[in-house]
This record gives sequence, structure tokens and C-alpha cells, in this order.
Amino acid sequence: MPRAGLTEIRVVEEGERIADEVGLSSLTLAALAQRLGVRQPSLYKHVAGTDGLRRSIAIRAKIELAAVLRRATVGRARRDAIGSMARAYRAWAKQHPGRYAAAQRAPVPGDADDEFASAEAVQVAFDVMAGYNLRDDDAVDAIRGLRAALHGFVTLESDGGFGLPVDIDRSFERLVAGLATAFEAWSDDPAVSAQI
Amino acid sequence: MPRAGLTEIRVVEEGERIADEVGLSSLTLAALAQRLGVRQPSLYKHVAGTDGLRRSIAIRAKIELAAVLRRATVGRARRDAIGSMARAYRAWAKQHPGRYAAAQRAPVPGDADDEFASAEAVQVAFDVMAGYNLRDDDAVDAIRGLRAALHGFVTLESDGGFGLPVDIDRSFERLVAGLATAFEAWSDDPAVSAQI
DNA sequence: GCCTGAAGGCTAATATCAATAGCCTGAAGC
DNA sequence: GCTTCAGGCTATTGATATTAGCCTTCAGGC
Repeated sequence: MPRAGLTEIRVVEEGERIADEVGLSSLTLAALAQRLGVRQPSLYKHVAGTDGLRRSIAIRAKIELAAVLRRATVGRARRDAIGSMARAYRAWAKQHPGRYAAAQRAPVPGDADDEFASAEAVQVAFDVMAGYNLRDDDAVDAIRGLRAALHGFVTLESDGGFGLPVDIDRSFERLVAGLATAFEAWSDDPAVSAQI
Repeated sequence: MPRAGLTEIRVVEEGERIADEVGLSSLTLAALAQRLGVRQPSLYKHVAGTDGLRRSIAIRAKIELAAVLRRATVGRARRDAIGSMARAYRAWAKQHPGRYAAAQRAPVPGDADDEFASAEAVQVAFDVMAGYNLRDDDAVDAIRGLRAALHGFVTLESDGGFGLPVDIDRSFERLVAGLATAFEAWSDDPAVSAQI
């Protein structure tokens, strides 16, 4: 009998596929082992059980999402950057619902890798807010608001929470535009305020 | 041996308590049966398994939350109503994290009771939006935005997603105020726009 | 006060999943 | 070729959900 030739990365990637296809809650070690052609206990040679698997997926998702957001904002500023980032966020979450759900878990305090990955995405938002001349507490408020709105929207959308047959893209664009306008008003920099 | 004297309502209420105390994901029939002093299978005489229990909790939570929001908006209008509703929403979610989480499940299509309960909360928001002279698609956009922002904020807050030690109440107030301003701008009613 | 029947408990059994212990062997390095 | 050990495996335990089917309490009719 030849070996299956698993590695941690192959196990985690297959787990990501399952999570995206059937939902994070249906990602079981049993299903994962079956797809990889091995028995459940064999997976423990590569990942630290269910928790370890989900943690790995979460960390990778956070880093990938941060990179996507970063790419969406290069060469853009202010509402242009916010809009582009918001659309990229929503698109990625839609394309990878399982990974996105996994990424929502806050890092266990002291888990350096997870904390680093979480900070990555926040950093992108901070950089964008600097373009509004928002700093410190003002930037924190803006990021929290933006993140809450994006996360809430994406979550409700993917859970089918928007029942009515009214254009969802339009609702999203208006929400983002409204927030961008609000952030402008929070800045006391005349160069930014003048753009309203 | 005297009977335990369970009823559906008593089972569901104890389930709500467990969910709020230790989290919805830790609400198991085993734990529930133990707290009620019976064996697991006995619960099936009163609720339709785990799914049925969660569904009952969800429906009751939606109705209660709708009532809370309704109370928060009577005698208020526009940004006053939005602010009051938003604060009531956040406060209720914080007080009842398990029930709130249960309420996020979208109703199974065709489940009349659940659909009714879901519509209740949306109706409150619709009524408030009418005060902005927002109707139809504009109202839908506004409700989606508000709901997304509130849900996202509350979820991130309860999951400990806001790491930084910056005043969370202030972030919330600014987000809500920003949205209220945006909604005013969406209205073409001069009487509303003049208030900006 | 009995009889009856169903409601509301129970035990027992099955299935799924996670997790641990410990065996066995393929394959790489010497 | 030998050794070693990483990477598979089987077997087992424990948590949970669920179903089947039994048995007794208790209420209502006679």
C-alpha cells in the first residue's frame, strides 16, 4: 500500500475547499479524511484536531483577505480607496464563504501568528483612513464602523437575510458611499472636508 | 417517582438561559436535560430535537427584539428614533447573546411562524424610515445598511473583535450618527433635508 | 372509587464525530 | 542492506443526537 502523501498544507487546503463548498460548520474531520482517502485519525499527524485545522484556515484566510484588500487600495485614496476596498471585501467573502466564516474567530490571546494575521487586515484600513487625515481615535472609530458595516452586510447577505428582491449591489454601494461621506465629516482637515 | 412537570415553554426558556450563559454553541440537549433534571430523550416529548429547540428560541428572540425596538422608537422620529433603536438593539444583544445569536438564522422558506417573527423587526425599521420620507427601495437600502451596521457591530463586539482599548460606546454613537445623516441625504423631502 | 388511555417520563440501542493509544510498514539516509 | 521514524492504520473511548419501545403517573368518565 503506497502512502497517501499528505502534508499539513494539503490537508488544510482540502479543508478550505470543503468549508467553502458546504459551509464551515460541515467541515468535519470525517469528511476531510474521506476526501483525502485516509482514515480520520491519520489527520492528527498533520493538524492539531478540529481546533487546529480551523485555526490554520483562519490565519491563512486573514492573510489572504488582507492581501486582497491591500491590492484593492494601491493607487487610490479616500472614497475611491474605501469603495474599492469594500467591494473587494464583499467579493472575497462571497467567493470564499467558509474561509471568511473561519476568519471571524478572534485570535486566542497570546497566539502570535493569529494575532499577526488579524493585525494585517486592520493595518490596510488604517492606511486608508490616514488618507482622510483620520488618526488615532478617529481612525479607530472609522475602522470599527466600516468593518462592522462590511461584516454585517456580508454576513446577512450570505445567510440569505436580505429577503426582498431589491438590488443588493445598490444597497451595498449606497451604504459604503454613506460611510465614506461620514468619515469625511469626521476629519477637520480642510483639504479633505472641501471634497464633500 | 413524581413527574418533572416539563412543558415546551419551560424547556425552551431553560434553553434560552443556557444559551445566554454559556453561548449558543454550548447549548446541548444533554446539558439542557441535566439542568431540568431529566434524561435527554425526555426532551423530545416537548421539543423537536436540537433544530426545533433552536428554532423556538430564534422565533421568541425575534419577537422580543422587535418589541424592544418598537418600544424604543415610540414618540421619537428621525435620528432620534434611529439612535434610540440602535442603542436598544445593541443593549438587547449584549444582554442576551445566546438568544441574539439564535435569532440570526434566516427562517426556512415556508416556515410561517419564523417568517412572521422575522418580518416583525423589519417592520419597526420600515416605520422609522417612513419618518425620513424614505420609501420602497430607498427604505430597503436604508434598512439593509442600518441592519448590517448594527449586526456587524454587535457581533464583532461580542466576539471580542475590537481589540483596542478605545471607547466602544463612542465608536457606536458615531457610526449610528453617520448613518442617520446619510439617510437624511437620501431623502428628497425638503422638510427632512433642511434638518441636516 | 375504579378503569382506561394518553401524556410524560424512562432504558436501550444506533449513528456520527472527535480524540487518544499504540501497532506496522514504506521509504529515505547511512 | 539496515535502521529509523514519519505517516499510515485499527481499536477504543467518550460526547452528542436520535429513535424505538416500555412503563407509570395522572386525569377524566363511569
